[in-house]
Amino acid sequence: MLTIAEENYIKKMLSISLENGGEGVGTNELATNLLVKPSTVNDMLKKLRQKELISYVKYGKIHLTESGKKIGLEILRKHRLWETFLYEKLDFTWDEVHEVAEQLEHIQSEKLVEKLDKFLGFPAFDPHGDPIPSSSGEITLLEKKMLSDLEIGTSCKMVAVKDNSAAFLNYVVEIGLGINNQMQVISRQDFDESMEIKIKEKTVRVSKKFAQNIYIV
Amino acid sequence: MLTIAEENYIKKMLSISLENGGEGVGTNELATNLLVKPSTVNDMLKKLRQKELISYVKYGKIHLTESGKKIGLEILRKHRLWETFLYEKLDFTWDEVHEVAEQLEHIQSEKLVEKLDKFLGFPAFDPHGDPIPSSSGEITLLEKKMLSDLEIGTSCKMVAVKDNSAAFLNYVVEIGLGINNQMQVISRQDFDESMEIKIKEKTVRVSKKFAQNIYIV
DNA sequence: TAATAAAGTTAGATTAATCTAATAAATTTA
DNA sequence: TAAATTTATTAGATTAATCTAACTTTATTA
Repeated sequence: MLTIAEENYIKKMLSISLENGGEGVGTNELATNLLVKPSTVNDMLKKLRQKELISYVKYGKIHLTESGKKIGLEILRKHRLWETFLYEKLDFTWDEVHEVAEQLEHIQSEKLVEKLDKFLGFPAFDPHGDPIPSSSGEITLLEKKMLSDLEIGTSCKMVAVKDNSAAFLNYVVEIGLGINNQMQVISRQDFDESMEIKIKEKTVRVSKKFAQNIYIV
Repeated sequence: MLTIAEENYIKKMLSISLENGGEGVGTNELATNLLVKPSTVNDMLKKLRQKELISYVKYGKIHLTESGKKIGLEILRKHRLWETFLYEKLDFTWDEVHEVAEQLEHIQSEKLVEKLDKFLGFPAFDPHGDPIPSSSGEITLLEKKMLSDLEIGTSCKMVAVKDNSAAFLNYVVEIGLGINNQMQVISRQDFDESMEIKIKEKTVRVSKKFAQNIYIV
């Protein structure tokens, strides 16, 4: 059985590798993401390699092994199921679910996860639009098109957000956007790559940074 | 904020003092209950006294302070609400809920507790018949009459169990007993104080030890 | 009440997770 | 390609929670 710290390292490595397409993770990168020092990461990496959850050579990139990936997906599954529970059943808002799910994802009980999944009606996506891995560790990797990449005039549907921070999510809500909302790209400024988008007859201007955190289809 | 270990010590002290009527707790007693060594308890006691959650003098009995008691009741509240959730909503059995609730009780989120309480319809008792403390820390102390103390011929209703272990709870179910079941004391043997009880027209013999773990009214 | 037993405390060690500071390797860039 | 920068590693400390072994105090009992 893994400690909570170990689980958090595995989970972070998985989410980084889901982002970067499996090209391996770096010590400093992990340290920045986990808000610890590189030396701390280094110690932990030795332990995780010992347990055969990751593989790497000195000064090289880190990769999850098959069993490491499996464990990571289990944690991700729990995280997203709990987020769904908090949102659907307990009326948490979009921006509140992440923080609590960060704790709940470490509860150890296979039965709990399966019963929760059933209770929620076997959801495929969490409140942020992210796919929930199956109990066997399968995950639907959605094609990640970002709002920022879209041509002027194109219509699209928001399917997920990249950033899960309350600050970003509240901003999304304030602008009038939500999962599955339709929108249309009206214009883009060359100067700062900000763009105007039309949501339900209302036109708003968003920054490049904003648009890079909205996944669309 | 307390660590999980600190919370577990506080919780155990509370449950012991709810049992013994507030006469104070001993180092060895705590050690036995928490499955650690007395020296470990000793270290922790110093830390908890430092934080003004308990009070005691060297070689003396330990008492929870007001704030210690408040924290203990919050943990107990969370434990019992989660047990109720697992039993009522996720169809866990009687004997399965305790272990998982031991983990869930440490999740830190006031909002979660209050929303869970509401979701469950503000239950007053958990699946074992134990009262759930209110958000302000009030708890209905039920008069604890044990089945073992009952006169021959008396009828009663089972309201709670003392032991929450799966071993005991499964035994209770096997015998045909459950919360709110009526029963009647038929006879008692002087030799070993075992007794015969009638539950729904079926008469069964139970040991003294068994009868001491059934609370009735 | 003196001896014995039980309960509680202290000292010194260990493991996990973290840090700072120093050093080494790899990569970038001038 | 040599210097500078970034990235990774190591060594040595710290804190929390635990242990064993030795010791002290309190309680029991013969």
